Amino acid sequence: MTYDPASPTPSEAADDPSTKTRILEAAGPIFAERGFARATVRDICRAADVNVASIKYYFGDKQALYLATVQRAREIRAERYPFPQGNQAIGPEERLYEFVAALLRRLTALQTAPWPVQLLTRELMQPTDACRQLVHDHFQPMFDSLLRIVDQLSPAALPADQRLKVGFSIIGQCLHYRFGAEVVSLMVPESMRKDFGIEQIAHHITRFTLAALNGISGLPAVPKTGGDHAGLGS
Amino acid sequence: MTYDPASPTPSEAADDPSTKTRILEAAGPIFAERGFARATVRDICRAADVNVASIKYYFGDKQALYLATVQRAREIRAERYPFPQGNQAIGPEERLYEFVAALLRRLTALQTAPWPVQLLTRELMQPTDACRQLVHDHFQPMFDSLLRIVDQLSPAALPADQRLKVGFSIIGQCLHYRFGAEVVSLMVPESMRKDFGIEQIAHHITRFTLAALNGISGLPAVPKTGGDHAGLGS
DNA sequence: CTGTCATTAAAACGGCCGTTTAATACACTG
DNA sequence: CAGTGTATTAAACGGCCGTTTTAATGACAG
Repeated sequence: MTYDPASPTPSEAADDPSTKTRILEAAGPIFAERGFARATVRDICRAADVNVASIKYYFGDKQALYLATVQRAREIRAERYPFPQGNQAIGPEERLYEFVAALLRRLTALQTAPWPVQLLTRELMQPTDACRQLVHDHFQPMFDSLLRIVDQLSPAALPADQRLKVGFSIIGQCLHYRFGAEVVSLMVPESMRKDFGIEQIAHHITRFTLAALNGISGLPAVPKTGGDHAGLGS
Repeated sequence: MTYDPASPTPSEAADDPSTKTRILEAAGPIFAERGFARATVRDICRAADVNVASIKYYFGDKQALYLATVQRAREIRAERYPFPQGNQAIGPEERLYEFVAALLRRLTALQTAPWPVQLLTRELMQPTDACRQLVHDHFQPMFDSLLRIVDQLSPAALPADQRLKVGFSIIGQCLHYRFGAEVVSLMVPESMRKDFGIEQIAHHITRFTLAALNGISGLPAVPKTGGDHAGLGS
């Protein structure tokens, strides 16, 4: 209502912990851990050691603070991992393995990961409002680099749609170990837990994918039949 | 505090819409759509056309009502799909295709699906408290039937851990089209949308998996190399 | 000093939440 | 009829939320 102090920011990212940057740094982990709805401004302000009114003063409201936090997470990630171009000196098989292992590492380390990863991943799964484009900009380059690896691994050039589907098949295998983690841990018996380290899983996914890529072009079509007797639930 | 009316249930699942069953039926879709935290007892009671105090009277509190709702979802699913044993008359390739297609159908239809599927799937991804065992009991038979299909498709018997990993690879590919749906739709260009129907996706996953199973036993190990230059975010 | 003006602080506002109370309506029994 | 236990209701309770008001603080220019 009065003068709008949401944008002035005398020292944007100064080296001294100004109130605004303290709020931003405290909001990151809290939003990342609990999501937008379950994170409270009181908790954020307590962590930042500022008054609750400061959020209105500097950002307007909780939603605007969240957008600023996501934006800051994006910047931090961008400068830390400028370009995941992939090592051109090694073969595509090893590049695929490295890609899979790196993705698995980041996915399984999310609980203890630095908050920007966590926050961006949360946005990735449940995009909120205008953040969708932001998330998309981050996921696309990573997916493109994966598709380039797939191109080099395919005996023959794949149709465009199949190329995408192969990429999704790889990503899907990796994601399942993160988002189906609860179920996976229930289904892997204790004695077999040692075989499900990140390296072993990455090894399996790589082999599985390489074998699929080698054989995918020469297989007969699978006939369609009706039926609905399998799926989720009993 | 007074006499405990949480369990008496004069007419448990009677044909007349008693208050308790009305609450249970109203709670199902609301919990399924919004989850436990964001669903409110006031909304449930408004939908059931009962007083808010009825929840305390019949179930004790919101948490107990939720447990009863999940339990009821389980019962409904169990009697509708008694045993997804799989058609033994057709070959394992077709059974795999049917399994994949059925799973995809249920996953992608979740938004408009009957509420029990939705609620159980929500529990599957984010198990709450004591429901874990419940979910596990539902997911396990479905996963076992998948593994039996895998057994019949494998040229040679797989090591136990690899057998599980293959199962997870298949499930993971399917799940990605549900839980990465936002990202998938952003990456598939408009002109290619027609190639991403459920049947086509199921066709791809089936072919991909069959090719992988055929080639997985004879491939050399993939060397491990360090490196972290690929993964989520840019 | 005096008067701005950006900043911080304490306290309250209004709203929604799950839960509880206290009173009522309604059967059915003796 | 009174008595008893069940079922239902309106209203309130206490708590946490995001937000807002109001006032105090402190730096700095004139």
